[in-house]
Amino acid sequence: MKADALRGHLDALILAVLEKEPLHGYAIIEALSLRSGGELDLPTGTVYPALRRLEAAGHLKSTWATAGGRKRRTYTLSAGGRRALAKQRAEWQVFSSVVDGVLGEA
Amino acid sequence: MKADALRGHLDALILAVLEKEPLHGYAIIEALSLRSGGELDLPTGTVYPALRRLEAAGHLKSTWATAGGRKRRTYTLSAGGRRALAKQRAEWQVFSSVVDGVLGEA
DNA sequence: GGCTATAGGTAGCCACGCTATGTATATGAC
DNA sequence: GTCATATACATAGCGTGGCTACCTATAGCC
Repeated sequence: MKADALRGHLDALILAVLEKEPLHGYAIIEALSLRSGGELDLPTGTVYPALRRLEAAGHLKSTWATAGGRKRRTYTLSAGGRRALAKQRAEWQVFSSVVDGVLGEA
Repeated sequence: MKADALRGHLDALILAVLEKEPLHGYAIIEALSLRSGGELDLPTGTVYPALRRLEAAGHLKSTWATAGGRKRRTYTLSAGGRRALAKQRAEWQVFSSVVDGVLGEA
């Protein structure tokens, strides 16, 4: 998969995996890999800054915890985050059907 | 639609509209608008540089023509361009099903 | 000691879509 | 006759965000 295919779509993916349950950064990377059948193997340099951005935008809240001697920052979806997720899901629908439509006319 | 949702997908769209027939730049913009139901209204500052890149990459060939006093640069899909299109269609399938998969688990 | 997995982070690169701006011709309204 | 609009091409420069590369630290196993 080309590198910047993800541009503008990563936020939606992160919000989506946090929809059911709060997760810490490392677990988010694993969840994305799992849910994508191994297709998504995102580097920490991609995900951590994205989480910071999403928190700064008010879509996520984070709290520190310690588990097994290791520190974890756990991210929780805020109300605004849920709204943003709904909006981005709708935008994805539009976008993907546009691309399908253009590519599909063989 | 968010600005850089298109990142990494524009090339495939352009190659796709040139699959059936050669078109000049302005006509490509109109074809994309038409095929997307008006959803895509790309500025020339997006499309013309993209066409140059695609030509430089060997995916397109261009020839000048004059129609009604106006100069047109008409772009034709090369053999390499057809291969690139096929590849990018496949990549889009993977990408879109990955995103659908992650977003779809409500 | 050394390796892997787990867990967090930042600095800086760079590709590329977009804004803004410029050029030029044809057509029709007024 | 001039103004707006559509047609047609082009480039300079901005901004952004995913990526590479790097750093820190603990736990567990060999």
